[in-house]
Amino acid sequence: MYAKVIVDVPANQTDKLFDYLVPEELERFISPGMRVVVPFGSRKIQGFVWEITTFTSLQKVKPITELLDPFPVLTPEMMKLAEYLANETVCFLITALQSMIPAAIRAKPKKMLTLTANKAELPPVLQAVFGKQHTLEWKDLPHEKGVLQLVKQASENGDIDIDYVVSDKTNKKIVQTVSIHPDYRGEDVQNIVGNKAKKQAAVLQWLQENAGSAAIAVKQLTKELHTTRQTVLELVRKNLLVLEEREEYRDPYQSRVFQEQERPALTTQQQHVLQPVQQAVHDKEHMTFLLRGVTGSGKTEVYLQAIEKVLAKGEEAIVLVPEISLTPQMVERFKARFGSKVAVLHSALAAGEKYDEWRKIHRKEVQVAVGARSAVFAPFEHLGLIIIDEEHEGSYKQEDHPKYHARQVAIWRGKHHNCPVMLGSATPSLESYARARKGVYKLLELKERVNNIAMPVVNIIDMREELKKGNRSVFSELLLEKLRTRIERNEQAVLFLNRRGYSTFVMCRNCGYTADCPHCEITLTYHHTKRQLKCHYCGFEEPMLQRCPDCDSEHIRFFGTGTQKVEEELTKLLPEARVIRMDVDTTKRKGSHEKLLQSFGRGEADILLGTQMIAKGLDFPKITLAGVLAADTLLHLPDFRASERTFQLLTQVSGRAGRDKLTGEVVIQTYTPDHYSIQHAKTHNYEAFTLEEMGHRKRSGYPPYYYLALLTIASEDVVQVIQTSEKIAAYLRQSLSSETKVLGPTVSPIARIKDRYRYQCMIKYRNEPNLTQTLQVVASHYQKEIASEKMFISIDMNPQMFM
DNA sequence: AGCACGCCGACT
DNA sequence: GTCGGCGTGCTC
Repeated sequence: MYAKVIVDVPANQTDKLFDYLVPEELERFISPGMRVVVPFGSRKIQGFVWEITTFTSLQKVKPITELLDPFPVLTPEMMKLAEYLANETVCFLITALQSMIPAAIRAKPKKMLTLTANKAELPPVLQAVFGKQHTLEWKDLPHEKGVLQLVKQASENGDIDIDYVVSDKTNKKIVQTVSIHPDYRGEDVQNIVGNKAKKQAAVLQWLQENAGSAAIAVKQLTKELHTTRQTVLELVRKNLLVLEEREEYRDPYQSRVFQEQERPALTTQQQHVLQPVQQAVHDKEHMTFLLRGVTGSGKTEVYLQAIEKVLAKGEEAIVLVPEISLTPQMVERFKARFGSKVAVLHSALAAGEKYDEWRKIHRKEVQVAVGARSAVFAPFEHLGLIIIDEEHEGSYKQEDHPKYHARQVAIWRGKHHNCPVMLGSATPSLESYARARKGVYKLLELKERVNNIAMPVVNIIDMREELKKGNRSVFSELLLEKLRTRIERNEQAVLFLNRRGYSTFVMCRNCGYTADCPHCEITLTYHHTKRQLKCHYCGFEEPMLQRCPDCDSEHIRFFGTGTQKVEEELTKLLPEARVIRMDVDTTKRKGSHEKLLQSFGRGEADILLGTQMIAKGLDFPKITLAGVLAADTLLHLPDFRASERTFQLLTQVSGRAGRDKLTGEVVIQTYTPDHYSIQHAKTHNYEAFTLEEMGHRKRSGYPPYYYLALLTIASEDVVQVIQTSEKIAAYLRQSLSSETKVLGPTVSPIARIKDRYRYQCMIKYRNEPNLTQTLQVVASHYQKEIASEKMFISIDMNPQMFM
């Protein structure tokens, strides 16, 4: 019997199945989807069993070293999905697999040295190296010369063993429990345990009275009855109790109490959109719904009730939300409705916690998974529904390999399970909306806010006019005045500052010199806390310049506006305002995000100032004003989705205001007030925006009219990059159909990162069934250069970012 | 990715 | 003369 194994080595040359002999004693247990340890060259590594066969075409096959799982960690569906992903996104199969399962499951091989001889016989240097230990990890050996030599010699003498250990570090928390033995009929305790064993009698009696047939943790028992483990174990030996081991989960929400939430009645329009989804759930029919519901229209309640239907059928559901809006507010709603049936997966969890949540799903102990992008891989086997909230969000696309989009995976799984997929958003992506209009997705709409609350009034402020009036602050007069009235009326405001593209850069006012990263073609960002200049791409840091390196002028300043600077200005202009600032700096610590929001919710501040992270999901009744300080910063990025992103963001931010009885107002400050994305945001007119944007996309040949693939080639050698990119472009032009456009090579928007020059080719296509295959050929053609790190080729199908 | 094998410079 | 530098090729 042989096993075909995918080894945990992400490289082009190892991206295939390796045959291993299954040792006889494992034959009964082994099956596809299990993890194994296998010898690979001179080392031992982890792998996944892909197939079991009775045939191999190879002469020599090594045996499997160890079987790591009693049950497969991969379902057959996940294995198929991994193959699909590897193929679609052009990545290694093992890379796809790794992003589908929790990191804790991945055992890293360790090279270990074990002392076999008497320590005194070892050379003194090695004695010192080992110290009191008998084992030592290879990588912990001191880097002094000669040590390696001695180790090698000792190994040859047989004084120390060198071996690879692939330990399963899935540190499950195991709890021992006891319960009354089923054969014990409650006979007189004293008769059995004897008169002397008072404690044993007490234990047995306590269990009879308090536990019945339930299992009680040994630890709890010994604490309760002031006794020791031995007493309890003695009863086990006498067959009066049964000892069992139970896994305990580290529940990150353990200490939290979730209030039972009453199920609100649906509005007529909510019922209208819910009905077809429930129907599809009932019929087990795969369909993709696009739910477009204006902010505050009660999409979440529709999700919740659709899931109720799924659970009633005994099936399971996945809910994806953007990481950023995976706030306690959101989690709370799901926990409140479905209680312990929910597993929550997000990046803030520790590896062990993540693994525990994942295992709850794997072992069918929960029926609902709520989480960010990777939760789409939740290993359910009876999926009844997948929901993607805020489906237009760019974070659903993974930026490193495998470069998949959660939507694409959700639809694949929907087809596999014959279940519906529901995409929800106030501002669906153009791609999804176009598909809905073509009838590929079914469009559902919620056009009114719950309780008929009016959409907020949007004021557009032309900041050029402000400047003409002599107002040089980041706040327009109107915004300032409106902020003042909120404070007077004891209402709240959110201020949104889009940091990206507008962060603080340093410029000399005398000669125009800008501080750039010496390794990347990008300006350095000024960090006030450390008084340092920092590169966001490679991490390069240097102290803030005091004089211009070019002209020696002292007039070197930082420009642009960060949240810190805005906060300072705000406290100057409105000293009475209580401000909470939320950005990467203030939310770095675990749980601080939550704390700040709770504090704001309790009304401990008047103004919430922040970046992207406050644009979503905030739902506080006292917010009646939303301000956008610089609406056009996103517009100027070299990205065809710039207008779409701007519109989405403005709509999203506007949605924060006036969600309860009080009417909301929005102030948008901009230097390009006439831009259509800003104008349509003002009137909350998604259709009009879409229509106009579609025209642009059609003319310039972008999605949804064309599919895109982006190839980035990078190297420290400029000549090599240019030559290679040109060769690749020529090859693509020749191998792809004539309707497909290959653009470039051109310099990447960020021309250099970490000293590597970057060029890119863009492929625009409509129908190109062999594209991924062609790209795979390109990648493997340059595998040598890529392996030796001389060159770097990245392939991104349907890119979301172009940097 | 590692690791062995193999071929050239600076050291006891 | 050898130790060790990293280029090359393989791993069932």
